[in-house]
Amino acid sequence: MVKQVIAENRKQNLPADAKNSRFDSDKTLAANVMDLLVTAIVKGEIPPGTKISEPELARTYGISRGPLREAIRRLEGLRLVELKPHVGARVVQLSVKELIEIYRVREALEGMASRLAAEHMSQEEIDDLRNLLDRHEESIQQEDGLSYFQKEGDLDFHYRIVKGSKNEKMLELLGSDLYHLVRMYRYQFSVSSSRPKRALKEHRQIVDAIESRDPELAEILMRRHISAARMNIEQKLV
Amino acid sequence: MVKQVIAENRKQNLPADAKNSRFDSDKTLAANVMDLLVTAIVKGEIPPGTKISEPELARTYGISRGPLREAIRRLEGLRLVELKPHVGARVVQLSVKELIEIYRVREALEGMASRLAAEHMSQEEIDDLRNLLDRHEESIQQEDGLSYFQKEGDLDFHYRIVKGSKNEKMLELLGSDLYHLVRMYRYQFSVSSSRPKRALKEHRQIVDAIESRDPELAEILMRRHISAARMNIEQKLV
DNA sequence: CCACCCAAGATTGTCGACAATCTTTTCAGG
DNA sequence: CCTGAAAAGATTGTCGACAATCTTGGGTGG
Repeated sequence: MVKQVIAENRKQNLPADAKNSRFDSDKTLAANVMDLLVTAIVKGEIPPGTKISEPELARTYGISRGPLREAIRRLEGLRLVELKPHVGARVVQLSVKELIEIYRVREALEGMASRLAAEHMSQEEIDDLRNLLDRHEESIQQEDGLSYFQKEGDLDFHYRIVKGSKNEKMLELLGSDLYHLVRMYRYQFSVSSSRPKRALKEHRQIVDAIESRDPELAEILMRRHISAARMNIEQKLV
Repeated sequence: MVKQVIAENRKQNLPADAKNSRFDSDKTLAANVMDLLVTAIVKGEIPPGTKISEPELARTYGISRGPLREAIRRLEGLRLVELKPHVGARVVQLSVKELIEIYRVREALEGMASRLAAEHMSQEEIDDLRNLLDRHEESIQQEDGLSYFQKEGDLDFHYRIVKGSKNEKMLELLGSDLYHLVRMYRYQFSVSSSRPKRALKEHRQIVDAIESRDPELAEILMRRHISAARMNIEQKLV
């Protein structure tokens, strides 16, 4: 039985003009608004540091403050907003320091994920992963695809590795706590080229290690890969 | 400026008989109830798998359903309850598989934390840590202290290492997502002796590595330490 | 002119009631 | 007796109103 309880976000193209747009029924209002808010925050439509006004948002989305407050409490769990009692919610402001901290966490977690993936990933998943990388290569050669690869495609790769680890807890932590923030950061600073060709090459090496069922190497390569990305950021932004 | 935004839980001794007990004012009702629920769930007073009835809990704590629902939404963020739309909340049921997954995550994260602690922990923190271990040794020699060491003292040690890493993100992830579950598990299965003397010795080795400012060794030792604990669990419970 | 205090306005926190959905019970038919 | 559907009951989801707290603006005194 396929029971994937991971909160994916398939979103329609109705980001800001949500005045009259109706919600997905059979989902709760709070859940709908939460999804809208997540993408709005991640894409920067609600800029970092913004105060979240309950009455205003309630009007905007055409709902009452009850479900909205529940949505905000969940956003707090995702670390997308910070909540102060009797004051209100504020969209988190990513500092470079925090971003670097996140990359340390990713280095540790995804290194382990890569190790586990080398043990547990199915051959089919590995083949799919190779296909994904081929598509990334195409994207990179076209100029316009570069932005996609930077913003979302790269995380696709990492997400699949984590999924391949077959460790649900890891998927929860990375998927719901960290990747949102990483995406948010990329939209903010539009951290263009972290040398896409180089990254792609490293991705291929990682897949090779996984296919060779070499957990040790897979972990080392992933850690180097993320560590390089971190140092790239440190160099550029500090 | 000391700005610790981590949710600690200092709780009074009024766990179950909360009928008339008044809450800490200057904190929001939802926050108070959330704290009560966290400890109640972690300590097993609300057993795993229990359906959380909003009307019942609202009566129990003498509040309305609004703040209660917000508290429950936060508990979901802590992975202490699972929420199904239109059905309700249920206290999570820890499987051995999940517990082992958590230990994999801890191995990765705390390994990194230990590495960073070797770089950033102050000498004063290291001294305090040694004092803590001395007290643990006393606890172990007395028979009755053993349970404390098992249940909370061990996590004290790990918590301090993570704090010593000076990585807030790591502290958030481990402190608010994972440690609650680990504690919950320990109360449930009362996983008595994982060889406390052995564990203490390993703790001392880790502190030695940190004091020697040897990040590489600190990480390896911590990973071994947690890995050994995981294997101990696998051996006993599978 | 500045600092401080106080009132007015706005926002967050809490409540009780109603609507929508799920669960349980009842009962008819096979 | 078992199966299935429909009604009754209970629970979750949503709303609008009121209370408590914070913020803003104005005024007073130094």
